[in-house]
Amino acid sequence: MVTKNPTPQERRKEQTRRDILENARQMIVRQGVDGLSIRALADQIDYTPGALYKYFDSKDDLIDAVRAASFERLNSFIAMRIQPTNNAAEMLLNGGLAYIEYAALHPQEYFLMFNMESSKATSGEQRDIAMRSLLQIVEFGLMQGEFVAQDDYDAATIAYHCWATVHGIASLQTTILLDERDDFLLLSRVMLQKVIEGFVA
Amino acid sequence: MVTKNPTPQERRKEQTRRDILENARQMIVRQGVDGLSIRALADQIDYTPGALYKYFDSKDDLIDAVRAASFERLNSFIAMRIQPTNNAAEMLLNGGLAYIEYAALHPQEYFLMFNMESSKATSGEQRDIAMRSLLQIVEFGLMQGEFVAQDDYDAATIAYHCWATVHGIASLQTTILLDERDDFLLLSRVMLQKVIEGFVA
DNA sequence: GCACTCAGTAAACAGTGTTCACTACTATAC
DNA sequence: GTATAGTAGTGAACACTGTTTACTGAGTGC
Repeated sequence: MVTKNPTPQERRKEQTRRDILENARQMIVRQGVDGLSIRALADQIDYTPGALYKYFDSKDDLIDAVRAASFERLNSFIAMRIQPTNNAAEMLLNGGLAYIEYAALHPQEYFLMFNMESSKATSGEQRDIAMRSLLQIVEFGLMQGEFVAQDDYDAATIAYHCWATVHGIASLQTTILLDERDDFLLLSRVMLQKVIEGFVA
Repeated sequence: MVTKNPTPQERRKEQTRRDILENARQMIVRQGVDGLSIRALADQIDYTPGALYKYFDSKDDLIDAVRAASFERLNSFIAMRIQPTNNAAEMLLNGGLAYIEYAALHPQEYFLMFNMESSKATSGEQRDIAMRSLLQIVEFGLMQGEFVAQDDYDAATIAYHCWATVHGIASLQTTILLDERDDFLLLSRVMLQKVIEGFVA
């Protein structure tokens, strides 16, 4: 990451880029990805549609940038909820619940992150960060004997299982089961605890 | 369901409706939901764009119909894989794996079923069918003592947990982790078995 | 003070879903 | 067998979309 000190105009340009990005994000939050319109966005920030193409190559490029930003927000939201303790199970539980909560709080952003076109590698970096820190916790739990693995249920599989569980809960909740049960956070806790029970020593 | 015997022209109309629907489905399968174009679709079946509006109120209406059809396919695919036996655990495992496999085989259809706009109640019926039969298996397992419930982990929660697990696996696989591991079906089996272990007596 | 860079514009282009007046054919009623 | 009503399908228009391109005008470096 080599960033030489930027000139004022470079900083101004970076600022309006952020401005565009943030407004795009808010538009997606309010109306969904399909509700994002280049023309409406340009209008909102007092620009001409064509001007945006000086900052982003295309609409997809802009969406990718919003997606990456959302991934970062999700990751830091989770990181905030995980206070590093000696209890790996507690960290997994809190992190997982944070994941589910974030999805419930920002369904449109969550949907944006996990749809088919998101494999464009833009968000791949952030995804790897999430996966790595998850794996780290699991391996920490194994190392200190808090968790126990089996030959076909190793650290990687355990981590994957945790992610699949919270992702499944969050995804079902934000798509086809919207607000069907009001106790869904308690419910999620029970299910996640059950999964964790499956590999505590 | 009151359907009086249809006249020939009614049957003809129903036939072209099915024709439109099937071509729309194939177009979605090949190019995704966003790749579905009314004009391209009309072109493909030698109609004028406007003609389709005699069969579907709008593009969204058409998409809803495709979604409902896909849900039906998924449900019958799973039903085929579940031979009714006395072993509820086996039924859950086979059904869950069928779910995951279907998603892997038809990622675009799967994505269509589980995106934000799908709560339009069109697919609600099919969803309820799936949930009911899942719940039935769990209750069957409980009744014959094969499974055991706890006060905060009752039949409904167990069913929900199973669905969330397979959905999470399928969703992760078809979105951000496409083909990252080739042994993902075996992996899925291990994870699902772990979940089931959590409530067998 | 001059030349140059470049952010931003206006207008056009090709595409989209949707509507509507209209045509042509088909099924029914007399 | 002919007139009538209904309707499947057309073609052109409308209001939108994302994107490109020639151009303008203000700010920077020399």
